[in-house]
Amino acid sequence: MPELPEVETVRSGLEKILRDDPVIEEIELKRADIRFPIPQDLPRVLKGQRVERVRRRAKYLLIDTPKGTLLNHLGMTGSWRLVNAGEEDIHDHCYIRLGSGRRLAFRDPRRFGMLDLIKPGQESSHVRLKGLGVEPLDAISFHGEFLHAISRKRKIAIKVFIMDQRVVVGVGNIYASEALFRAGLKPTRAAGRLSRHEADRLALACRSVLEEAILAGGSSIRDYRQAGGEEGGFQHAHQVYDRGGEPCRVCGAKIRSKVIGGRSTYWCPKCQK
DNA sequence: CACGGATCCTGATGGC
DNA sequence: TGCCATCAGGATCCGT
Repeated sequence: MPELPEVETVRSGLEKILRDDPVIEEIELKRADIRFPIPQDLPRVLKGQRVERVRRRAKYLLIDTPKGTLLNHLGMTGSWRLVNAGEEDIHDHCYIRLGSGRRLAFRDPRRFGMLDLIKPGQESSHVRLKGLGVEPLDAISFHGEFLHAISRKRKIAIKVFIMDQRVVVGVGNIYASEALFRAGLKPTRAAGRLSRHEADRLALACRSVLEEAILAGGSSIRDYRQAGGEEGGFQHAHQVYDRGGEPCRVCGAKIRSKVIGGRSTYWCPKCQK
């Protein structure tokens, strides 16, 4: 569920916690059989390490320590929260006890998330990271010219195309619909048939919607929570996502929805061409 | 290679 | 209230 803005919000929340409380006293694995098995030596390698920084690449979180980086993906339902004694949950798969005695829990009911250990120097060759596309917030590498060039001759729906993490990272099902609304583009348009001008609009729309969502703390539709457990606020700004049958906030037309690329997709039939 | 669909897993929701 | 079907913000894998 978490897309780039939600992961970025969790990143800054974790960074704030770990900046003042950086020592990993102990890591406890409750169950290792999530999407990809958590390596058994992870607790031993990271025990006693001091967290240097918390980064984000695509929808991955990277927690750096001198002996290795903890790589984390939240999947659909993953979250990090500070848990007190008695607040444990059956879906807490990993606890990180900090110097202060507080514990961070990685909670993920559906277990689509992942935790892995990257040894120093191995990051660029990591199987989950090496094929990732460009960061949409980086205006130097992500722009209309890039999007236009890379999509030539591609017949897939533009909505599926911008959700392809090998092209551009971080855009998931909510923000794909929202960005296409902003750009005035129907989600079913063939990616290869966008004009250069339309590609410009789409790149700008992706960046602006992601940036605004970060400022709002992400979108809480169902169970996404920030690192401390609070809800995000961007769901109130959604123009089309989860609004099937409701009136367009711009023109009043009834918002349509259908499954595209296996995911529910929303658009305004009048505003998007 | 490009594309569509199934799949992993649990929980919430809505219809009957 | 209970039961069942459907759906969920992701990513990978398999078949065509």
